[in-house]
Amino acid sequence: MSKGACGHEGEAAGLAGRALDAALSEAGVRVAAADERLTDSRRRVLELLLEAGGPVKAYDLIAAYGQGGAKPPTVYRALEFLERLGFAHRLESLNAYVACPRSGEVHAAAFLICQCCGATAEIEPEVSAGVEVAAEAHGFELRGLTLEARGLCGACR
Amino acid sequence: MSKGACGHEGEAAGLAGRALDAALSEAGVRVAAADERLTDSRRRVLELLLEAGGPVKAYDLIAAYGQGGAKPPTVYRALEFLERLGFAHRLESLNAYVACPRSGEVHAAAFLICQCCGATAEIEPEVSAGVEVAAEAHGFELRGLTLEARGLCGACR
DNA sequence: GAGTCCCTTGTTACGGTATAACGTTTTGGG
DNA sequence: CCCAAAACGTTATACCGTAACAAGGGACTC
Repeated sequence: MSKGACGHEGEAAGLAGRALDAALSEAGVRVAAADERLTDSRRRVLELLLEAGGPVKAYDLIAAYGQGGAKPPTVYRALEFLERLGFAHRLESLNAYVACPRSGEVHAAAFLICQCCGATAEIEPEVSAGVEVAAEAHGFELRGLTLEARGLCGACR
Repeated sequence: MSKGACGHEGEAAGLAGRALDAALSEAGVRVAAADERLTDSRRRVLELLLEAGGPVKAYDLIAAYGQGGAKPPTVYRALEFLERLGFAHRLESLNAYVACPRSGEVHAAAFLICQCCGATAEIEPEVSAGVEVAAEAHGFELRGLTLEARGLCGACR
């Protein structure tokens, strides 16, 4: 089964209108608190991610950017910034990016990814706390963690 | 700190000689048991992965394949096969592939990846068993799992 | 206000990653 | 032998991401 095969793919609900404005303005505050700048391109990419409400490919962001689109480095730089500050995550197994529902708080990411409709759910990283024990046992200093589970969401089962 | 910065990058010890032959012949047995075929290209790619003893990029496999190299689809098909049967894993965060030390037994993969020397250690997937609970709570049917931890291995600390 | 620094951006071009689509060959079973 | 399924070879192309360098712009000092 591949993505889009089951007819549920339209379900991801992104932000719009007032909720979107509020999220962006909230982001502006937290960026300022971190002594960084939420520039136009960074704000625009975050806006696109929030509107999408789910994983988005980098080149879709590039195409949707507006004014005829943006050049790749513009979007990739913005994504790097958003990841660094915890506003977005990269989904390694999809080559896609997603806005973080716990925006602004830097944390490890863990996801459930529906193979059918493409929806994602971010879950609590504590579920993988056992990794710390394993890392310790190997003399390994843990710095970051990616956990991506594939399967079927409730709607697609 | 980026890969290769600390001078430990040569440590991954791959298989060679008799051990390599033994591993390949063992693989042949398990492939046959699964009612599949270990063809020349599949065998060659597995051999390259085992020799490397660590993550290898697809295009390095293509270049190293021999006889002037192979075409991309040849190697990607072999990798897909090896993954399907549990002889190799894809490291999503590195765009690389690695032979599986528990070859032939299909299982979830979990890795510690050294950001300095590039070495990887495969750890037991039980460390992430809590994901099953989270998936259940979301009504999510779990089918596969990727866990990749980044940090520093003992030698590089 | 001129100089300077650093961060951010714009732009071009390129390299690495992976797959589509096709026809051909091999394999194993009837 | 003949057929169907699996595997392969080949060409071409699409997708993903970054290198490199020039230029803008705000904050700070002198």
